[in-house]
Amino acid sequence: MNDMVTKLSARVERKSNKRDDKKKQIAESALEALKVLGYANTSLRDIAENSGLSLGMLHYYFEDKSDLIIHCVSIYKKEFVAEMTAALEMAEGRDEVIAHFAEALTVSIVDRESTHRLWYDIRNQAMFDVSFRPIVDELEGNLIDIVALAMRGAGSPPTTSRYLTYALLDGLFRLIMQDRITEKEILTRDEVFKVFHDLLGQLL
Amino acid sequence: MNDMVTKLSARVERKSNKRDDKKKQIAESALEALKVLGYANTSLRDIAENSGLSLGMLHYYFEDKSDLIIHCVSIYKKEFVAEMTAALEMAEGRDEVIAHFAEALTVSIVDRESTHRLWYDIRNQAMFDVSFRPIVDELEGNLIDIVALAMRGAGSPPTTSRYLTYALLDGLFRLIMQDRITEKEILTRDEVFKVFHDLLGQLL
Amino acid sequence: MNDMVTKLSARVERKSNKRDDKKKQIAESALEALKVLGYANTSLRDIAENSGLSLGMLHYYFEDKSDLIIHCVSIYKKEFVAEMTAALEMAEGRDEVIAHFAEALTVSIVDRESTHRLWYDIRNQAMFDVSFRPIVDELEGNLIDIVALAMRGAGSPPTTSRYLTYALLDGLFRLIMQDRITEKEILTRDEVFKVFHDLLGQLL
Amino acid sequence: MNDMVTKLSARVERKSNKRDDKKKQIAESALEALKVLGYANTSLRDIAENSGLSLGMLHYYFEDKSDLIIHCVSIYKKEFVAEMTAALEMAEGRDEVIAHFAEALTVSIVDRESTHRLWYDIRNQAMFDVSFRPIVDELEGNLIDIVALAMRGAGSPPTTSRYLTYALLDGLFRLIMQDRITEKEILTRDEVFKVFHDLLGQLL
DNA sequence: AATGAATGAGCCTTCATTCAT
DNA sequence: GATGAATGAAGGCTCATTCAT
Repeated sequence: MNDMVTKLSARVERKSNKRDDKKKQIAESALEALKVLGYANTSLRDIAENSGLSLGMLHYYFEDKSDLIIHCVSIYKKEFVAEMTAALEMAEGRDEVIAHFAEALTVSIVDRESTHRLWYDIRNQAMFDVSFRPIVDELEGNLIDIVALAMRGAGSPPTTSRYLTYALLDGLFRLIMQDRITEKEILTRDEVFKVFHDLLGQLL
Repeated sequence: MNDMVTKLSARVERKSNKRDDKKKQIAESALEALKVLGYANTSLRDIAENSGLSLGMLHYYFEDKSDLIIHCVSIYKKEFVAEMTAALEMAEGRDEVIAHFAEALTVSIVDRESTHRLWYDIRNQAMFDVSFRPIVDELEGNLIDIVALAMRGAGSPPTTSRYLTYALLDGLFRLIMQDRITEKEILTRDEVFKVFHDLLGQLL
Repeated sequence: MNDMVTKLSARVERKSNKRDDKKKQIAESALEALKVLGYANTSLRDIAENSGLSLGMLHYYFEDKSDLIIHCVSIYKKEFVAEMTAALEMAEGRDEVIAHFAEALTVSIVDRESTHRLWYDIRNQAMFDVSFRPIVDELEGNLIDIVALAMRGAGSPPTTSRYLTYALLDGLFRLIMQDRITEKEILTRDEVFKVFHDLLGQLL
Repeated sequence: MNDMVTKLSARVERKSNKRDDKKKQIAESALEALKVLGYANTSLRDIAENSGLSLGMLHYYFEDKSDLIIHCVSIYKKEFVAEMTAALEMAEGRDEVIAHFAEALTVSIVDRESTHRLWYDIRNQAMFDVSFRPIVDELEGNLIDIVALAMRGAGSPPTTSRYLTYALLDGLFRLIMQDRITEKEILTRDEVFKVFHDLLGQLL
């Protein structure tokens, strides 16, 4: 009897895992469309068409549009967090930590500006739509953790606020992204690196 | 004859002024609804209902939804700019400039968080909808000018970048607003002042 | 007492005439806009703007949009009828009647294609909207009278049906106009004259 | 592998056919409403209600209102062309061609006056709205082809213009329809036949 | 007499969501 | 599991008409 229960719950779990895998796979496809079109300007039909998914499938696997978007953003941000963490963990000593972090931020903003735009779009939504707040809080918590990791790595004085440091870094990151998106005042790759490097030198 | 021309043009101007006044009045009403609901979640019907205006009137005075929103944001931001400018112009010497600026920012963020939320919402829209870019560029230019004014007043070294200073200040301002809106980690009025004051001390 | 009645009715009539004159004047202005834009595609606001009239005035003098349009078409068609009648009355003998009629039709279609388009547009409306039928009937009666006048002038045999003759002539006239409007297969002025001349030679 | 490709393309084709069938079915329903109300006076809501279709469905199958109307008119006119062609192809010799053609025109105008009214309505629209011109040109081309077919069948002299013949025939056809619609001067079925028969005798 | 501000019903269209297959 | 046909509420916008001045 116990055995059967075990088997059953194992099967349920397997099924659940399979379903989660599928959800992740769909979300990854959907992400491609979302990055380009943005949250408010993308209908589920757009996502389905641009991702080779069927409209029904999106609703079969996801509760509603919010649910899908949350999964998509979640995937994206986890990648970003992983990249930053990897860059920071490879660094030894304050100078290297600052250099690696600046480099990682630069690469990310230059290569994937429209992906970051989506993050800022969702974070903005969360200010009006409470259903986005849990995921935004969670992801923003991860981002602050990265800043804390960098601070530790760089030997920042314990008086430095991670909250403040994150806020400033984010302000700069966002503005650079915006200027790239709107093609207003595009810094070269080297200039972006320099401005991050200098700022991190002061902040950490 | 000259008299008639003068009278005529006077009447045209009066009419035009009257129309502009009405536009401003409508925009102010509309602003109330927009502040609460946000751009994407506010239909013209919502605005009409919440403002006691008829749907047709909105289109009688404004080309389309964009046009109305742009007027609304414009009004709001001009007020903000005027307040900051007034605060800065009344200050003498570095310490006063910093104190006044910090105070003005604090008052504004504490008293009108949802108005600022709308600004961030529109700025976000502009990343996807080019029709918002001119107004966002213009207003953001005004904000940078304020920062520059503060820098001059505080006697900042000429090497300091107004672009960077604005970015960092905006990052902090935005995060504080977000935390107030989402009721996550609300700093007291005094704490907000202190964090602005400290930051300005470093930046300017 | 009788005198007073006479005076009163005279004043009423004078007033009424004045009003009719004004109506005619407005309708003539409005016609200019209508010719270009067509019935269904023209709002009263369009007419007001393009004719230098105020929106309120249109409704002050005319019951509704139908009423205005009816007046406009009426004016136009009376001009057309007058032109054709003049041309026919100046002609003596069968050959001249045919030549003058063909010439008059040619001039009208070449110079004022968009005016005729409006007539066909209204006649078309009348098939669905009964309020246009009286005026269309009346005007079409005038057109048939012209055909009859030409037939008399040309000494057509009494067996010839004016109804049929009008139908055929109108079919050709309309097709030529259509091809001019749609820029499909534009006959030269001389070709238009020839085809009318030949047809009239057969029909009358 | 080849098999799979075949199967796949077969399925795609079947699906496409099914969609086309549905479009045709919807268009036929819509036609019923359009015939009665006319183009400008028929909203998509009217069509949906009168046809038992949902509003969304109309847009699911057709790009926009134009697209739907074009399908409707297209269907109708193809039927008309098919009928005329069938009548003409069954006829041998000049007299039979004329008799069959006159009969077919008579039947069509008497039984389906309101369908023809719609054709004239759309043709009229095309004078103002260029988006209707391609379909109107195409269908009018078909009508001229029918006239040409009749001319060949009747052994008309090669000097006779199909363009002119079409114009005259259309003029008469339209006027008869108009008089039936407006209930002004309704010819009996036999009189309609006679007038067509006589005219064709002269024209062909 | 004349104006144009104001109204609100109605139009076309979009879209998340449901459901039969 | 997967599909896409079908729904209908809601959105931006137009326009004839009314009415206060």
